[in-house]
Amino acid sequence: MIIDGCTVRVVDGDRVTAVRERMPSAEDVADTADVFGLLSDPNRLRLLVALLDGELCVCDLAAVTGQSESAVSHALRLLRAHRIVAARRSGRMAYYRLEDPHVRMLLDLALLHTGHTAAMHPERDGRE
Amino acid sequence: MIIDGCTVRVVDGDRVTAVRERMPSAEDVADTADVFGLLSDPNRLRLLVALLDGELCVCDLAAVTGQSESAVSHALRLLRAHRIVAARRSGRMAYYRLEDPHVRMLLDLALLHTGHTAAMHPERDGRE
DNA sequence: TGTACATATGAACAGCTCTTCAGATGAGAA
DNA sequence: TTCTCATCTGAAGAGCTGTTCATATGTACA
Repeated sequence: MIIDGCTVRVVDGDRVTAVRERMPSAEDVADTADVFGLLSDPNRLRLLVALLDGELCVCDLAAVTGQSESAVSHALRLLRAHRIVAARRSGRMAYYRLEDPHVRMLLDLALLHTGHTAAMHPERDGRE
Repeated sequence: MIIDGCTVRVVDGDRVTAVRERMPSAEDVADTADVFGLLSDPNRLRLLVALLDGELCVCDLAAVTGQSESAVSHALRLLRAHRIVAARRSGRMAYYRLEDPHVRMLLDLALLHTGHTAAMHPERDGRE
């Protein structure tokens, strides 16, 4: 089978062709992976979970999540750059809120299953 | 406000206390972050998307996702260790399938929104 | 048995990520 | 203006991650 000009070993050529056609574009895959990546850091994840109930200022986010205010600020900057979070300024305070409904859904779904799934317990090493 | 024995600056103490009580355990947060981390690599993500329709062998997965067979094998090992994926052996072939229904839901939800969300377009730099 | 083949693995290296520290910015108070 | 405070930022270093290359394992077939 020839893919991108290279000969490739394949078992079920029809399946491969069908799955390749259904595969999202490289850009969509990369964007989706980016979003998952933003949710893959425990400290960022805690920030977002804290914001599920409504806005909080930077220092309260630091208190809730047990991070330094600098670390929180860096994390929020990243989340803000991806429009997952938005800031409201009031004097010298900055109040952040969860801005992306799609990410909210992912968080809700993930938390719903927290601790209920075999995938959550990799300590039982998964070889067969 | 005193958290974990340290004095911490806080604005809305009641909110902070309430959110801290609702926060999942450190272990649950870490496990959830791990799952998101497994979905945060474009090549792993492509593998899982390919498996949404049913099982595929390693070489077909390599063809579908455009990776080397070695890279695919390494990725599958990781996913297998976390019980997100499972293998069926037939002779010298190994057929992998998506094993974790929770991850399947996350993938379905993420792909549903692919390209429809502001968070998916960080190129419009998100400062205010 | 020996050879070919499909997959799995280990080691090593490059690139990325997260944290910390020091200092900058900008708003309010005096 | 000057001081204080809340947040933001840049730089730098430690640690993690994903890839590649070489090799190992184990199955099938002659």
